[in-house]
Amino acid sequence: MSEHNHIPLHSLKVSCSSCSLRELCLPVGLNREEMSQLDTVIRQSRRLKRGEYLFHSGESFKSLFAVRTGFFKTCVASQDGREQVTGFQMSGELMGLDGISTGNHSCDAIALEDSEVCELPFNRMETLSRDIPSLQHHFYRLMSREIVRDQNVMLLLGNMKAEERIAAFLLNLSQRLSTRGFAANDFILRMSREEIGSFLGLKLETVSRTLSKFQQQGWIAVDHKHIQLVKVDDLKNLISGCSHANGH
Amino acid sequence: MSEHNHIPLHSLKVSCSSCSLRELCLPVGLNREEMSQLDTVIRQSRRLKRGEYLFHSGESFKSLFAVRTGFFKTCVASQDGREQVTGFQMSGELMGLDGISTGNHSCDAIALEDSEVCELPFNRMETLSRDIPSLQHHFYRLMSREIVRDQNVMLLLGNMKAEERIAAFLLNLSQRLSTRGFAANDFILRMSREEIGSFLGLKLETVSRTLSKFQQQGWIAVDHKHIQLVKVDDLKNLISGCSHANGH
DNA sequence: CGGTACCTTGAGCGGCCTCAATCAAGGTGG
DNA sequence: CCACCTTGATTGAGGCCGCTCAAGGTACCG
Repeated sequence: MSEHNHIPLHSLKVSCSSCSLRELCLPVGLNREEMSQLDTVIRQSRRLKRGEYLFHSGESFKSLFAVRTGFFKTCVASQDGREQVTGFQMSGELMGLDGISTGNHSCDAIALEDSEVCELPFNRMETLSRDIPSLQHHFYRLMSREIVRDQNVMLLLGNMKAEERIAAFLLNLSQRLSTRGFAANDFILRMSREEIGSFLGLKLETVSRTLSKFQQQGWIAVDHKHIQLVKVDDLKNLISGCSHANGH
Repeated sequence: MSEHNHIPLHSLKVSCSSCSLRELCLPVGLNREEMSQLDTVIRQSRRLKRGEYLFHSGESFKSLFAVRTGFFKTCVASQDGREQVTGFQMSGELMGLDGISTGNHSCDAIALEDSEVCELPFNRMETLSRDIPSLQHHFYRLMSREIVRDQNVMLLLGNMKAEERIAAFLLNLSQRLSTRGFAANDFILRMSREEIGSFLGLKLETVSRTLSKFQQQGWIAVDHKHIQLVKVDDLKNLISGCSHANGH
């Protein structure tokens, strides 16, 4: 019966202290006792199927969510229906920070593959962070990091050309995957061309064309969602230097 | 001598409890005693001349700053020198939240007119927020609001056409000015066309042309930096509805 | 008065979008 | 097993929006 719920709850109690993501996630800098206090607050983890919503925009905000396994996108919509993907989240990354502001989520969070998240009831986190200064500090840092990340996306959307955006996107993914122990130059895209385009402010055809172009130049290998980075330095040159500066 | 310092310090001690901005700024929801605790933490206010930097990107982060009077822009730069204005701040708005993340400011903050700010030493704010739950909560909300704001800018930069961006920009300014008691439909731009363009992901010529276009249509009146909104509904239609929906 | 910063307007070009056709992969039912 | 549909990706052709380059114009200021 519990296996057939629409929103199945994982029966195993999760534990930060034993989680392989603790270096990437919330518990950074906590000692053992503080960690076990944190454990008492974390709710059971929740499993989601591909395509399932973790939360909807407008929904009442109760909890933050940390990705344990899987892959998510978050997106905002304007009044007239236009949609913008605001980010892609992988293991150890937090979702829902936008909801604190008004008490309602301001974006949708959708699983791009079968995933598992930890639920962090916010008011309990808030109380706990008063007793654990390093947790409070880490929380402030997390939110600040999100602001910095958003500012960099603004820079990308405001200044960069299509090729530069795609290069920056691939390199960003590569970097995040490698800090999680995955291959930096050989990975599977979890999102569609349209979702990449929505995130980067491009149409899906432009994304497709640009990937093809990179492949023709021998910089990457594309096989549907399977991407291999062949000449990372050339990709980096595209975004950090002017085009006339040739690699090394 | 103090008047001729490069970074002059205003000699008057500021006080949140007597500040006309207290409904817009940090003290929201504090009782009298909490407010006086906050007062002890706020440093002397600092005056800046037009064009002066409040902080530079890369500088060590010590304090947040709240605008008392005047007008600021914040901007980030990419490695190859491209610059993106990430926001304009007016009275009661906070700057520096991005610095918490790494301990260094990640953007520049520059006064667009002679201005005055309150300095909020962050580690003292952090300590104080442990004793005043409503202050802690308000801090979380402020940071979250910044995240939501950035997401909306991302939506603008990723989805909107030039006319829509300009309309959204004017309406946003109008709204913020009116909550501060200024006229909503008659104001002076504090920033140049180029700065508007940088914020909106457009070139200054496009900004200028679009403003002229709006004027020709009788939606606004433009006299250099003096802007009057004549047909607010038409501007709103431009962004929220499809163009065929005419406002009654 | 000359100098400078800023704004406006025009002409032409180019990058990305739009529209559309084709193709591959996966699911379903006969 | 194949016919059929759906979904997503690729590729082409053409058009438009915003950029680039350029030439004034205007306000401010030493």
